[in-house]
Amino acid sequence: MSPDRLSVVFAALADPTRREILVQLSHGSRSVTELAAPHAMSLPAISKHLRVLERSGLIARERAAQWRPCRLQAAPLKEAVDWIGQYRRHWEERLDRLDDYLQELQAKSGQPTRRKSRAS
Amino acid sequence: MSPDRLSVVFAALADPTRREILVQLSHGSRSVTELAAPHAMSLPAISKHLRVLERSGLIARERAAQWRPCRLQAAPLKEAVDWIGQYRRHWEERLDRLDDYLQELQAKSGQPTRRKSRAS
DNA sequence: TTTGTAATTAACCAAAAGGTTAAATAGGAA
DNA sequence: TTCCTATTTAACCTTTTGGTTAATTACAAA
Repeated sequence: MSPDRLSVVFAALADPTRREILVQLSHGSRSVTELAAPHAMSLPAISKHLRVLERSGLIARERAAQWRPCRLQAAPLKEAVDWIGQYRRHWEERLDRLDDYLQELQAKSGQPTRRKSRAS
Repeated sequence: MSPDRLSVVFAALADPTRREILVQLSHGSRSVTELAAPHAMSLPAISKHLRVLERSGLIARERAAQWRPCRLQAAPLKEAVDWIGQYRRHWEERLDRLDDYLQELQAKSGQPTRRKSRAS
């Protein structure tokens, strides 16, 4: 069921090897062999990781002779960061305290815990 | 092989149902049944999603009578956003242009495409 | 043309993910 | 106690993921 772009991007980021590859690419274009070097796994395994990254839009590949250099495409990272951004206020501003207090009140006020409008 | 925290958080975010649940929780604490209501899937399925979210540290659960209200825990989102943040300059500042140009130069200059220091 | 290097594809495998239904557990209410 | 509601656990199934080795393709250079 064609997963949405955001899911594909987060899934691509959910693997340490792939995140490491992105770090490598943040310093410039690299060939597949160069990317594979630091990782303790076979070339085909890296090739699969690159395909995942490519499908997610996080990298692009050119063709130069027998090499297929990869380069970073950061645009999808902005989408990801924007999505997470909706929660910024939840970890900033130290309203965590207040929040906890309100949750506590709701939790003890009988019914499950409903929407704000019913909280009082 | 105990996956790192960041992988676990990104994996938790890589599912639209779970992201939707986080949106629901951003408006306040909710019971499992309340969270399940908008989703076209069984309660056990939602229960599994909640376990994934809990293990990732993105939600916490209390106990109130027979309900297990969930609430958002945004701290791991900050870690995620901080990691992605290293790439901010790659999508901002319109140095994409310059970047592409440099990549092009490297790609055509014979050898694969090595580190910056060898590019000239 | 032959040889060597870069990278992908094919075939396979085990484990994890995401869903189902049916059964079990926990606690409030009658 | 008995019954009802909330939620989880168990057992199962299918698809996806992440890895392997062996074979294949693509190209440059000798």
